[in-house]
Parts: sequence; structure tokens; C-alpha cells
Amino acid sequence: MRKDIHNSNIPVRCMSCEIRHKGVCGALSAEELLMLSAHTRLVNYQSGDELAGEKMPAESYATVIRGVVKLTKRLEDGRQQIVGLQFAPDLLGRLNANENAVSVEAASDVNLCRIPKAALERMVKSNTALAERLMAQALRELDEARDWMVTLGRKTAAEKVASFLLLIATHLDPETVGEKRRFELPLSRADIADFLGLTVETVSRQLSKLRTDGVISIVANRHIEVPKLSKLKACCGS
Amino acid sequence: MRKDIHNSNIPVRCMSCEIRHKGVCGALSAEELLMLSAHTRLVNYQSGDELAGEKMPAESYATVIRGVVKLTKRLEDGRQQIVGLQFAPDLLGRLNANENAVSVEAASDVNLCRIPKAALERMVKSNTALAERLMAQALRELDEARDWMVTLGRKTAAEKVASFLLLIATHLDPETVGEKRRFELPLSRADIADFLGLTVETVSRQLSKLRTDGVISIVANRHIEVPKLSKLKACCGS
DNA sequence: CGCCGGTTTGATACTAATCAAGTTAAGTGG
DNA sequence: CCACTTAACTTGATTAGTATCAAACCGGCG
Repeated sequence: MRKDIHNSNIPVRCMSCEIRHKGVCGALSAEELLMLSAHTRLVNYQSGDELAGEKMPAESYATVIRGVVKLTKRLEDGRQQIVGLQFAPDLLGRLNANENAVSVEAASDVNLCRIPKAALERMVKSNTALAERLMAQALRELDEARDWMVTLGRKTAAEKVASFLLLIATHLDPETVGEKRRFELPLSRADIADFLGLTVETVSRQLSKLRTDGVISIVANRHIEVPKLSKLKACCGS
Repeated sequence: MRKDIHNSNIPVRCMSCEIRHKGVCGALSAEELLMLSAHTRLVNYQSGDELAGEKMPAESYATVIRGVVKLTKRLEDGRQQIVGLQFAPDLLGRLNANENAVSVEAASDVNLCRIPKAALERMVKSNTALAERLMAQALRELDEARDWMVTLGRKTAAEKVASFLLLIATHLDPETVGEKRRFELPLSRADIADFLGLTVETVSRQLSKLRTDGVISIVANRHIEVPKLSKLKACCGS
């Protein structure tokens, strides 16, 4: 048995996925953590899999261990918009799920650590620290949504694409050498377009433009290198 | 003394503003409500007043009693985007305010019921029902932000303006006769443009177009009449 | 090798921004 | 009450940016 789980003052990890669930495990005592671990299970999905639909609320929560999960909303005529991206170690699912939900899909291959709805909700009731963590996560998602509203409403296509690259570069712990960053895009061009409110063609053109401007180099389709992060930041319009 | 505050099972109201604070008063016992009332104070602001800046976090919470409050974010070069509108009886302010805030301004003349930060935070600690209400409000704001992301990213100018009118018609309890609605716009054309990610001219043109199409009539600058709500809904693209 | 999805590039169309008047509404002071 | 000022709004002409339509390219895989 791991030694550290007997002391709730030092970082503790979920037994099944060996990750410290952001906003979850950190608020749990060693005892609660053991209880939680008894219920959690590692699950894998492939890119494109639907984890929960707009009309099909999830029957469990989950933390993202690896990969990227996209939250999408659709208009009747098929137009769609990605309204959120979840990276490790974000928590998926919401307390008191309501009608106005989003469709949850794996944007890349993902590993999740599933937590049954009942188990988490029971712990929330008796653990105010955990409730606070979940509140903090909700507020952080709200901030992210509002930041993205500015991008959607007021930035040009070039700024949008640069902002997206910066988002990925800062959320996917890329290979780092000084100001240089190197990473794999977890999203297809079509998904990037749906995230930015653009078309695939425009996304492609703006990536090409960033390349010819020397801001990035496209090593392979999904493999991007940013020679100077500050130069990319300067393209984001804020 | 009001009779109903002695029974926490029936709707109770804040003593200073006589309104049932959504998500706040409803979760309080009569005793707590009295305590809260001792600290609250009614305050008024004029259209355009800044209630809290991006760098100036508010030292108190407040419920909107009357009027509309706008939450704005700005880019360095002056472009701005309204990322949220708060109507009565929304709660302004957030637990554990963080750096990534928005600027809070009165969009119209407003009345607020102020609640000192310390008082509310103290009550949240000892009242899980209140904490749940605040969580619910955060999740509702998140849903609204995500809905608006679809509007910003994927709707046409005409659909955006129609969606805005519908939002106002459904949040400002307009004069209602069957399918007919009549209301005052709480925002200037410039604010509407900042909310929709458009220019003032485009907003004006689309309003004119809705008028010539018979979807609305513009009784006066800010005074709008919608003869058939379902017709307006059909213009919203979803 | 040839197919196929994802991507890039090119030509053109169209939507909304920009630039520029003009109009209405609301004050303000004589 | 009216002339004057100013801000908010509307309308028009033109331009710029992005979407749309179309074709070519590329990499992976049977």
C-alpha cells in the first residue's frame, strides 16, 4: 500500500489512475480517498467517441487522465460550436445535471478515471472542502468560457488561430527548450474550426500564414513547433 | 415584523430590499435572514457607472433588484465584448474572487441590494444549502455563457440580433398579450453590438430589417414591440 | 496501386466592417 | 419656448475579410 495516502497533508493520488485529480483528490482525507478508489475505474475511448449526448446525461463523473475532451453545442441546421475543451486533470460532469447540456466527445484518444455519480455526490455532501473545489472548478470553467467569448466575438481569424495554438501550448505541457515549444495538436482542422467559429479552409489558410510569417513551423500535419512563444503571443491580439 | 420570516418553509424576503434573492434568501432560515438583513443596504447606480473594475475587485456582493448589469472584457487595443448580462434577481460577485475578472458596469439605471463579502462568506461556510444555491447559480451562468458562445461563433448578424431581442423579451417580463410582447431595451445600440460581437451600424441595419420584415415594430428608439413571439423565435436560427 | 479522409490552395461570392453623411432625440442655456 | 449643442441612431457607399465552391494534394491503408 502506498505510504502517502495515510497522511492527508501531503499530495495523495487516486488508487486506480495514480493521478492527483484536480479539485477532487486534494480535498479528500486518506480514508475518503481509499473509499473513492474502491469505486473508480480507468476507461479508454477513441477519438470521436461520444461520452454523453445532449439528451443522454452521463451516469458518472470522470477525470481526464490523458487526451482532450470536447464539449459541443449544435444548432438545428447542423452548425456546431465547441464550447469547451477539457484537458487532464479536469473533472467531467456536473452536480445536479440539468437539461441544458452539451454533447461530450473524445477529441483525441482519451483515458478517463470514472467516478460513479452517487459516490461523488455522497462525498460532496459530507466534505465542504470538496464542494469548494468543485465550485472553484465551475468558476474556472466560467472564466474560460468568458475569455473565449472575447475571442469569438472580437478577434480576427488570424488572432483566433494564434490564440488556439497558444491555448494548446499552455495546456499540453509541450516539449520546452527556452522560448521554443513543440507539440501535437489534439484536434483536427475541422474541430479547430468549430472551436473558433471559422471554416476549415480559413483555419488552414491562417496556419499557412503563421508558417510563412515564421511564427510557427508545421513539422507534420498535427505536429507544430513554435520557435518563439512570445512571437506567437504577439499574434493573439491581447 | 413580517410574519413569514418566522417560518423558513415559505418564501421569505430580504428585509432591506423586499425581494426574494434568487439563490440566496431561499436557502436561509428565518434567523439567518434576519442576520443578513442587518447587513444589507439598497444602493442605486446610473447607467454607465462602474461597479467594479477588472483590477478593482468588489468588496461586497449584491443582488440586482432592478435594471441590467453588464460584465465586459476588453482587449488591449480597445475592442470589447460583453460576456454576461445580469438581470434581477441575479447575484453579483463571486466567492474567492480571482485575478481573471471582468469589468462590472450598470447597463441601465440599477438598484442593487448590497451584501458585505464577509457576511455572505460566513453564512456560506455554515449553510450547505446556500453553498448549493451559489453553485447552481455558477452553473447557470456557465450554461448561459456557453449558449452565447454558439451565438457568437455560428450565427449570422440577423440571427444574433433576433436572439438578443428574444433574450430581453424572456428576461425582462415584458407587457404580454397572447403572443404579443412589448418592452424597453435596457441597452444602447453600442452595448448590443458589444454583446453580439458586431458593429453599431450592423445592429441598426438588422433591427431595421426585422422591422421591414414585420417581425418587430420599433415604437421608439428603445421601445420594441414583438407582435408574434414565435415569429421572432424563428429568426434566431435555433 | 488506388482509394479515401483530411488538408491545402485557388477563384469567386457575400456578409459585415469601415467610412461618411444625414437624421432624430435629448439636453442646455438664453 | 426656442435656438443651439451633442449624443445616439439610421442610412448609404465602398472595402475588407471570411465563407463558399471547386480542385488538387498528401498520407495511410487495404
